[in-house]
Amino acid sequence: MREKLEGYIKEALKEFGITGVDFVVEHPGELAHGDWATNVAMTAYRGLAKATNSHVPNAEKAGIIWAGKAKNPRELAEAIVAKLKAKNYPDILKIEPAGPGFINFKLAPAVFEDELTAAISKGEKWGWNDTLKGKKVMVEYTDPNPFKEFHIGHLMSNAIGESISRIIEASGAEVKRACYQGDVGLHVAKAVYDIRESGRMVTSPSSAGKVKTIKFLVSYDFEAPKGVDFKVNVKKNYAEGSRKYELDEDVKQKVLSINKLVYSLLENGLDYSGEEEHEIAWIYLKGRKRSLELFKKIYKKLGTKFDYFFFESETGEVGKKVVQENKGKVFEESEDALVFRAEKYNPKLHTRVFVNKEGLPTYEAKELGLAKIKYEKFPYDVSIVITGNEVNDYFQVLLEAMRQIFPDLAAKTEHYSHGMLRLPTGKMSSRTGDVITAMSLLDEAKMRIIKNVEGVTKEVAEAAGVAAVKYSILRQAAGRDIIFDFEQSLSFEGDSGPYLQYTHARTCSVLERAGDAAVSADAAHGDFGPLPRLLARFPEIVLRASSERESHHVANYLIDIAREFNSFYGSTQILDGASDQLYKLALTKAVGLTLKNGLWLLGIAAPAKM
RNA sequence: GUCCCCGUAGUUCAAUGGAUAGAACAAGAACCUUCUAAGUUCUGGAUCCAGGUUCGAUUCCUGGCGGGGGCACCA
Repeated sequence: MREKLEGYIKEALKEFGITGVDFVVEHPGELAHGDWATNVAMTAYRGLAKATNSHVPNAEKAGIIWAGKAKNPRELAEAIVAKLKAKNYPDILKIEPAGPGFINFKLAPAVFEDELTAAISKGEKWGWNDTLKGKKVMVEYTDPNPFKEFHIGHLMSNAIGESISRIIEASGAEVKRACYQGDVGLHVAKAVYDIRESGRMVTSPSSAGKVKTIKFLVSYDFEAPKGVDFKVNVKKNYAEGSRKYELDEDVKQKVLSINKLVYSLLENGLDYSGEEEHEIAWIYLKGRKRSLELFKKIYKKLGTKFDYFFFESETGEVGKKVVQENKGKVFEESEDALVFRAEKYNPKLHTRVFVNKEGLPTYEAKELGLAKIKYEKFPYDVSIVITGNEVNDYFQVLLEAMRQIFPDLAAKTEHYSHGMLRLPTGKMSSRTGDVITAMSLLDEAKMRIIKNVEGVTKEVAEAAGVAAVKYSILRQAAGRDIIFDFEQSLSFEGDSGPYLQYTHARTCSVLERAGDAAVSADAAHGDFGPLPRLLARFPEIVLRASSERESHHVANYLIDIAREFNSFYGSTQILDGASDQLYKLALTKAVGLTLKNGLWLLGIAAPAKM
């Protein structure tokens, strides 16, 4: 439609002898102004004004016929409107000049009847496009670390990543979801240290357990140390280990040696010689497994299914090798570490260590390894990485290094960061144990709904709770910090996830009562306000969200449409047996579909009953 | 010190350089013997400061002020 209007306008300009004017055709800010608007009169006027004020000898002759006539953009707009009106375009109902010189177009009802018909017949594909057809896209998100809490920051990454994945799928791409988990590193060592110190339990030698773990690490049962086991408490171990690490120099040394030991155990296939090593290996495997099982539960609750899990224990090795191979070329030795001097390539960047003086790969080297492993598993056209914005600057350095080593991969990598999740009281920190876990938040959301909504089932409360939390994350542009206010984020009224779900359930309820009654997009019987016009915009919204990788466009649009429908619902009886009932049912059905598909794009369930 | 991000109603968020800057929450007043009141309707309230570019700036540029993050072996 936009192209069509642009064509009409160009044609009109041509009749005035004007070409080469830049203008846009867009949706006006308010629906009341019309369906489309253009600023052509304002931009053309500027061109004319410049032409007459400068040294064009004869503007009249140059074909700029208004040079002496039009006093302002508004008059120019009126002249263009007159030309357009004379054409009697069948798909345009009304054209009028407005404001300082806009031209507003109101489209004919038939256009929206067609859209309505299309929406209903497309069903689950309503709103989808194929701009990314044939593209392979990998999206990495959530990235929790074993031995640490899965907190609301991970929840944010998950909500955003899942939604981006779906939005890109809706553009026709083949999407693989990836989760990258830090199962080695200092945080692990700190937790393992604390488990060994505080979680020791004496057991009878015969009751020694076994851990069967992720097969790439060990493909065999791993025997517990005889006569002893260790209690794992993910909530406490890391925080405790961290606290002692900072206070006590001996603990610090101990943790560092555990860190090294874990790396070397992994490198040598969990081969150990002494009792201490055995214990550490055991604690490591047990704790890792415990964390991963918990994560799995959370993913299920949230509706994410990952295609790939990557671990730092594998990327570290690959990354370290990559760095060493490029030593002297891209990386240089400095104070026993291998560093990348990014400022040589871009003065805004800084030097970062890729392999530390212990010979262990840092985050940056691991990330290089990860890119390589990802591409080997799934040769992507685009690799999207979603992280918190505290790593923004590292990521820039990393991308610069990647450009030197894997230029093709670097070109395919897009990094999006979400803001930090801040509590009204300040920053959350898992080092001090001051965190809100994803589980506790989701449970709290569910409880509030059960307490406040009469007769709600557990399943619905669960779905609405997840919706409330996810929506509160997706409603705003990613990248900015989110001030996490409990009341606001768990709200189930107004601008909220459950509000959308409720509206969807409402449409289902009406349609169910109508039975198998046919629907009809024939609007001959009246005007139902902005609803049909708003509905027609859904595909554009999805497209924009997809190209900008921004879910909040969808979220905001859904609120608009839900509000509009609820308003319609409140003022109009749908099932009244009148002649326009079929059309009202068509609207209801299309709204229901739009909400359902839109909620899917946000990764939020749409129950038929609430 | 330096680099990056951000500053919009009391609060949490919107607004491809455009029209009267939109919502929601919170406050007040209505509406369930009609399809789900997790709803609807009505009422007040905002662009950090100073310049600049532009027909037009919340948006772009410069300089302040304020907040957050990064700046070598944590992620």
